[in-house]
Amino acid sequence: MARARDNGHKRERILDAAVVEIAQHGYYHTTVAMIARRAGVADGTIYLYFHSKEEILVSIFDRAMDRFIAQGRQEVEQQADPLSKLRDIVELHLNLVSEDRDLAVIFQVELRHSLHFLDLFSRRRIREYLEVIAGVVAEGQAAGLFRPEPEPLLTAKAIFGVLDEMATDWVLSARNTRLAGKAAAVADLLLSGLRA
Amino acid sequence: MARARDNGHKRERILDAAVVEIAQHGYYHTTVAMIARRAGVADGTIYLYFHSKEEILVSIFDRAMDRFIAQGRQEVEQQADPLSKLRDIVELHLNLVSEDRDLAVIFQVELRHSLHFLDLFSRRRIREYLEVIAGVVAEGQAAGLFRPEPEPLLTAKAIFGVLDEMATDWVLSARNTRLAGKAAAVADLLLSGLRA
Amino acid sequence: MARARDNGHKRERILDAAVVEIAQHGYYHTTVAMIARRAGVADGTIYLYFHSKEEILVSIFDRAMDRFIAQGRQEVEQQADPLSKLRDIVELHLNLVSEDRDLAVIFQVELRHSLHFLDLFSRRRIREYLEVIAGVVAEGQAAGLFRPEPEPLLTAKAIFGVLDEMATDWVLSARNTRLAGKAAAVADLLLSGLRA
Amino acid sequence: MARARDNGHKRERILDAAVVEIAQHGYYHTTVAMIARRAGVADGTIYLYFHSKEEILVSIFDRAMDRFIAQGRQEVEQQADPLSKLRDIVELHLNLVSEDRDLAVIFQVELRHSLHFLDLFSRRRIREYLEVIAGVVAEGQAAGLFRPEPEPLLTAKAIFGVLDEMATDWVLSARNTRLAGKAAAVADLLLSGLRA
DNA sequence: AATGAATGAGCATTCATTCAT
DNA sequence: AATGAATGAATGCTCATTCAT
Repeated sequence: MARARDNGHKRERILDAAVVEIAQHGYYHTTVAMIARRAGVADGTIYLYFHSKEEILVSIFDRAMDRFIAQGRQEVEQQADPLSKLRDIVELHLNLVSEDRDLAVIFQVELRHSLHFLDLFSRRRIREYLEVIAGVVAEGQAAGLFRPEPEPLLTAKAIFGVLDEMATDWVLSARNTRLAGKAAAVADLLLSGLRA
Repeated sequence: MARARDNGHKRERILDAAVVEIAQHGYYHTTVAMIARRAGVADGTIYLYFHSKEEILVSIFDRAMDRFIAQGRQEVEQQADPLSKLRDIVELHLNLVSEDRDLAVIFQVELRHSLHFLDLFSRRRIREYLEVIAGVVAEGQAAGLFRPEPEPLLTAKAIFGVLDEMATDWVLSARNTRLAGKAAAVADLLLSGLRA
Repeated sequence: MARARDNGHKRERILDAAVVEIAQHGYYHTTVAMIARRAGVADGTIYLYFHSKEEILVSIFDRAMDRFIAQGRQEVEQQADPLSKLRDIVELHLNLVSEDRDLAVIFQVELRHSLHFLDLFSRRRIREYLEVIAGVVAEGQAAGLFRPEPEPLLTAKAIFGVLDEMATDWVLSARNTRLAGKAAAVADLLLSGLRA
Repeated sequence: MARARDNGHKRERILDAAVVEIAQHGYYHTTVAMIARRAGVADGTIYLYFHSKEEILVSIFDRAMDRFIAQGRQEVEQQADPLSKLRDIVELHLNLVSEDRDLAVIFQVELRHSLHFLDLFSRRRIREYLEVIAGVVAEGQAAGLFRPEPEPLLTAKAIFGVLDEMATDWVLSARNTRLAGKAAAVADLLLSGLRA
C-alpha cells in the first residue's frame, strides 16, 4: 500500500511536472527528458506510467476534466434555481481557470494542438460539460424562466464559447488582470439574453 | 509583368498548398517538402518566398485576416442599422469559415498551437476585428437600441467567443452539418441579449 | 567500473574513427554519420560524448597535444645539456608526426581550416609548446653554448617553423619517405645556426 | 578590345571580391552569392569566368604566386652575392605577406584546407619557389660562402618553414605587429646557420 | 520498479550550379 | 554577355522510445 501510494505520487508528480513544462514551453518544445528532470525521475520511468508523450497530455486533460465536471455537477445540485445555477457555473468556470495559470495555458492553448487530439479525446469530455449546461438551460425553459426559442445545446455551446473566449483572452493578456472579477458581468450578459 | 504575375502566382500556390497540407496533417507534422511537392516547386524555392516554415503559417493568417477584416468593414458600412450590422457580421463570419474548411481548420485548430505565435501575431489582428464589433455595439447603445450596461469590448469578446466556438464545433464535427444555416439562430441569441 | 571503462572506450573509439575519416576526407567532407559508422555506434550516440562536430576536432587536437607536450617536457627534463635537449625535441617532434600519419594529416592540414579555430584553440596550446623550446634556447644562451643575440621566442618560432614545414612536406609527399630519418640533418642545421 | 578589357576587369573584380570575403569568413563559409554581391555581378556571371567555386580559390593562388615568383626571381637576378640574395628573399617574402593581410590570411590559413588542393596545385608552385631558394643555397655553397654539408633542398624547405611560420604567426596575432620589421633578425638567424 | 545509455528515424535549411530569358 | 529565379542534394542535430542492467 505504501508502494501503491508511492506510485500514485510518482504518477502525479510526473503530471504536475508536465503541466509546468508544457505551459512554459509548449507541447512540441517540451521534451520527455525535461518532464522527467522536473519530476525527479529517470527518462525511462515516464514510460512505466504512460505509454507515450501524447498520453501525458491526455492524462493532464482527463485529470482536470474529472475535477471540473465533478465540481460543476456539485454546484448545479446545490442550487435549486436555474438562474443561480448558471451564475454559479460561470463563476466556477472562470475561477477554476484563473486558479492555475499553467493548467489554463494548457487548456486554452496547448490542447488545441491537433485536430486528431481534439477530435478523439477532448471533444467527448467537453460534450459532457456542455450537457450539464444544456440541462440547466432546458430546466430554466421548462420553468418559464428562460425564453423558450433557443435550442438548449446551441445555447450551451454559445455559453461555453463566451467562457472559453474569456479564458483565452485572460491567458494571452497581461498577468495582472483579474479574470474572476469579470464573472458577474459575464453572467449578466448571458442571463439577460436568456431571461424570458 | 509576366514575371511578376508568375511570382505572385508561385507565392500564392505555396500558401494554397500549405493550407491544404497543414489542415490535413497539422503544422508540426507537415514538412516543408510536403508543401513544396503539392505546390509543384522544389524545396529550396519555398525559401525564396518565405524565410522559414513558421513564416508560412503567419502569412496564411495574414492573407486571410486581410480579406476577413476588409469584408467585415465593408458589410458594416453598407448597413445603417446596428442590429442589421451585427446580424451581417454573424452571417459573414460563419459564411467565411464554412466556405473553406481547410482554412477554417487552420484558424480554429492549428493557429492555437503556440502561445508565442498567438501572442505576437494573431492577437493583434484579432483585436482589430474585435474593435469593429465593439464599434457596432457602442453605436447600438448610443442609439438606444442596445442595453447600455454591457461594456462594448467585453461584449465584442463574448460575441467573438460564441462565433469562434460555433466555428470550432463545426470544424470538429461531421462534415455534412451546415454552419451557415445556424447564423440566424446565433444572431437571434446574441441580439436578444443585447436589445434594450 | 565496467560502465566507466566502456564509456571511456566509446569516446576513444569515436575519436579514433574521426581521426581516420577526417584524415581521409577532410573535415568538411566528413559527415557525423561516417564517423558513427566507423566507430560502430549510432549517429545520435556521438552527441552523448560531444556537443557538436566541431568539438570532435577540438578533442582530437587536445588529446594529441596533451600527449605531445607531456612527452616534450619529459625529454627536456631527462637531458642536462641544452644541445641534447634540442636534438631530442627535433627527434621527438618528427617521430611523433611520422608515427601516426592520419593524425599528422589532421595537424598539418585539417586544423589549419579556420582562422577562428586556430585562433581560439590551437594557438594557445602551441604557445605552450613554443615556450618549452624557447626555454631550452634561453638556457643554452645563459650557459654560453648558443649565440646570445637571437631572441629565444623568435628562435623557438623559427625552429617550430622548420619542424612544421618538414612535417607538412612529409604529409604531402609520397608515402615511402622516412621523415624520422631526416631528424639528424635537421637538428644539425638548426644547431649550427645557434652554436656560439 | 574595350569589351575584352571589361572582361579582364570583371574577372579581376571577382577575384578581388573573393579575397576579401574568403579572408573574412573562410572558404567554406563564403558563398558564391557573397562574392557576386561584393563584385557587383549576378551569381550566374561568376560561372562565365570560373568553372566552380574551387577554381576561384585556385585562381587567387595562381595570380598571387605568379607575382610572387616573378618578383623573387627578379630580386635574385639583381643581386650578385648569395648572401644578399638570401637576405632579399627573406625581406621580399615578409614584405609581400604583410602588404595584403587578406591575401596573407588566405595563403596562411585558407589554402591549407584540403589535402587535395595542397597536393594538386599549390605544392607544384611552391616547389618552384623552393627551387629558387635552393639555387641560391647551392650557389653560396659553390662559392664557399655557405657550409657545404646541408642539402640545398632540405635547407630551402627549412628557410621556407621559418618564413611561413613567421607569416602564420603574424596573421594570427594582433594587427599592430610589424612583420616586415622582423626581416633583418630572421635573415641573421638563417644566415648565421649557413655561413661557412 | 527504476535507470539512463543507446538508438536511428526524421527535417528544416543552405547553397553551388544551371538555364531560360 | 549577363541575369537571377529555380533547383534539389546534402547534413548536423534532436528526441521519443527501448532495453540491458
